[in-house]
Amino acid sequence: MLGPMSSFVSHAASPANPSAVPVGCSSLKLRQLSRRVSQHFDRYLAAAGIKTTQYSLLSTIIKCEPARPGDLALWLDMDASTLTRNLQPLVAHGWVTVGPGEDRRSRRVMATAAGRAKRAQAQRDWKRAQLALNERLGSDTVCSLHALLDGCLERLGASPESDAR
Amino acid sequence: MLGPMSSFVSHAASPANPSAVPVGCSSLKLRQLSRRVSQHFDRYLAAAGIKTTQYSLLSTIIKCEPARPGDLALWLDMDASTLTRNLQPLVAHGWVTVGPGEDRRSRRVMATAAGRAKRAQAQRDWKRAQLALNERLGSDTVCSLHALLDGCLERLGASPESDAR
DNA sequence: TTGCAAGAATTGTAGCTACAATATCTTTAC
DNA sequence: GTAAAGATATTGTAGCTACAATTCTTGCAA
Repeated sequence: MLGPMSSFVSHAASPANPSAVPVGCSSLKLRQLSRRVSQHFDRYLAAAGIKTTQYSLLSTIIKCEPARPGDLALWLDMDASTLTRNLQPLVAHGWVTVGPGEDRRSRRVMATAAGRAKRAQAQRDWKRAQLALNERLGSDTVCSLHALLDGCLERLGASPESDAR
Repeated sequence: MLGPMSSFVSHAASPANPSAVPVGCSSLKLRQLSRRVSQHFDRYLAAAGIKTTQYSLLSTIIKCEPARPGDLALWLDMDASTLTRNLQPLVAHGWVTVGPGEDRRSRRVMATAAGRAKRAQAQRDWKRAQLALNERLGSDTVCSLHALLDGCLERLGASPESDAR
């Protein structure tokens, strides 16, 4: 079907070529685009005085409160220690509170009124940023990207990665 | 074809549905997968005592040396100040040197023999990591992902993003 | 009941990232 | 020849990220 040598040569990546072999480093490409897109969103959100990462975390808290730090870390797919640290700017701004939980070893994270107001304000900027991105890349492209990212996240989330020998 | 309401409702993302509207935040999805995949590569590269970010930078230096910091930042698509800071661990490990350039305002970045050896060692771990990722996600998926990421990077690199009002 | 494993969060350490401001040097215009 | 404009890199500041080790708490088992 593809000729006698097709299984010995590397192909450039293409959705139409299912026997292709990936070229380049997935990690580098992802980091590069992630940096770029984060910058894009940060510039829009700067009007509201909040970072994109903080906006994501604040939104998750509002959607799930009251939540324990560990659950937030799980939902956002980040290390628990990272979450602890990322909460601190939100607390410093008065957007969330971290109080005692049921257990005395756990915590209870809640958004304040100011936090909900800030999130509502920032949501408008986020929307503008997402629409601008859709326009720059094409909505079809962004949809495909989302689908692919979601699929990869799901597949990677399955097992906790015990390999690496 | 899609029914009378099709242009008024939001569709879930799907490569087969070109009129879809993106759902969710591109920045969050990218950051999440980027974190995950960086972790994956870092675990493999830990055997060589080097981080994925450092491996990428070291590889670029070896490929382009002698290079100026500004050019490296451009090629890697990162802020110049970030590049300055990311060079420091490499210098501290003795993998690269930063000497005087042609101009007295510029610099000349070069890899040392130890740096080239470290890169060769790490390249084997990188390869294992990439193959493991291909296996977990499917080579087709990774190819599609690379193509999409490359396309987005190219489109975003076109204009220097002066909008955001 | 007491001692130990498991659960939950934080701290120590190290590195990545970017914007704004600054320092230094070069080129250009007058 | 000098001052303004441009080029190049770094520093100040702030925040994101994770691994390893630690602290504190709870539950279970001997």
